[in-house]
Amino acid sequence: MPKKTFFNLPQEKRERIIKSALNIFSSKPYHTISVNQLIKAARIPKGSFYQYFKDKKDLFRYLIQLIYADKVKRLRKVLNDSYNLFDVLRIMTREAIEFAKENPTYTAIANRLMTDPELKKEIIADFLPDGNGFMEELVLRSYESGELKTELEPEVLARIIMSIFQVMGDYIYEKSGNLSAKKSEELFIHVINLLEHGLKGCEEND
Amino acid sequence: MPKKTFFNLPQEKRERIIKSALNIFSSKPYHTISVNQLIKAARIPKGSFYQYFKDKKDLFRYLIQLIYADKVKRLRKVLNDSYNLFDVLRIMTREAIEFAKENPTYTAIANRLMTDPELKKEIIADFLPDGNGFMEELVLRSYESGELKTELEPEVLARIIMSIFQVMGDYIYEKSGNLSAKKSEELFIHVINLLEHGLKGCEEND
DNA sequence: ATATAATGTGACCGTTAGGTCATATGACCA
DNA sequence: TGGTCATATGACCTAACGGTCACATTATAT
Repeated sequence: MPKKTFFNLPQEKRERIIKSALNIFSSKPYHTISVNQLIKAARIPKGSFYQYFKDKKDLFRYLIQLIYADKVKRLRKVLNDSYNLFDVLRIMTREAIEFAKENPTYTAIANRLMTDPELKKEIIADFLPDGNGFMEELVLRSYESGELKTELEPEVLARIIMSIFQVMGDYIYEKSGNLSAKKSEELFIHVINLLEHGLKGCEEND
Repeated sequence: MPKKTFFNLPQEKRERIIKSALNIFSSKPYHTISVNQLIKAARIPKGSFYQYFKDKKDLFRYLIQLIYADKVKRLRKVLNDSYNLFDVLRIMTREAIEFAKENPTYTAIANRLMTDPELKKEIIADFLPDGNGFMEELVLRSYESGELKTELEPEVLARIIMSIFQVMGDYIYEKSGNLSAKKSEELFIHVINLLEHGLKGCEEND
């Protein structure tokens, strides 16, 4: 967590620091970013940086919290316990695409976090915004409701679903520009159908 | 590619360099490893390192080639064109688990490569050992044979399959010790069944 | 034995990093 | 007005980095 001197800063300065840090962290891998770059972009002296933050990770973790607070708030609004697993996935998809469109910088940073195993361990370990925990719970509920016919353990299935969503996100991100939100959502829907019914469809029983 | 002075080295020295580099690259993330660490571990002077390799990446790429040459050779032995997609996945699974058991260091390095997007781009871009290309071709053939009932584009499906295998690999790697090869293979088989028939199974048509 | 080319080597270079700290500045209170 | 305290600042520290290069050593050819 940033120190109280940071929160006492005049809004303009605080926002400048946050904004420039968001820009940088979204533009290249975490480990290639130095404190020197951050302070130069924020136009603050190095001494000040260390008055506000313990180190680079302290600042980064703060940004991640900002981002996930936003994401989770958004999801809470549209989700409730009555949905089944596949409905939830469909809703999450729609929200995620919308969120990515509205907050490309946030999305880029979240993406960098999720695709960097070491970083993920360090950052998510503490406050678990949506580590696999969330998905695991969802899957567990689905198992209990009896809608799933697989023998896979919930933890594994949760991981698989998370990684599929990750890969789909990457794909859409790469193609962005060429891919409309509508087309993106269609893509996800097909994937969710695949999860429901498999690649072979249901008429074949071998 | 390493320089010819490297290949002219007495076998003992060359193997010492390779072995120590394999150890280090398997033990921590690529970007945290410095040339200084590599030369210290290999017990060679810094000047020599630069006689043998252009830089760290040169050495790393060479190791990756060694690793994938092994992997591909192994796969070629058991695969032929008559198998369908799911059979191939099952065979690949068995081979991958065997390979991981026999070559844990190789596996750890390959894993680090595959989970580091920037590195992957840099290293795989050149010689494409098993970037998604291999899987994409496999999937394409499967589409043409008519065994798949999904509307997903082949590229997307290939990526999904790759990422699922990646995640399963991670999982097994984490649990290794607690998980026998037999149990691991079972896990994969369930996942492949999931791909074939979906999570809901086939009696339900909604 | 001597000349020539290939290889080995570690001191050395410039650069950058993360982090500190003595001092300067400015706000608030007596 | 003078004193106290939080904050601002950039020069400075040590450590490590990637990379080079003049020189030492060894192998090869004559």
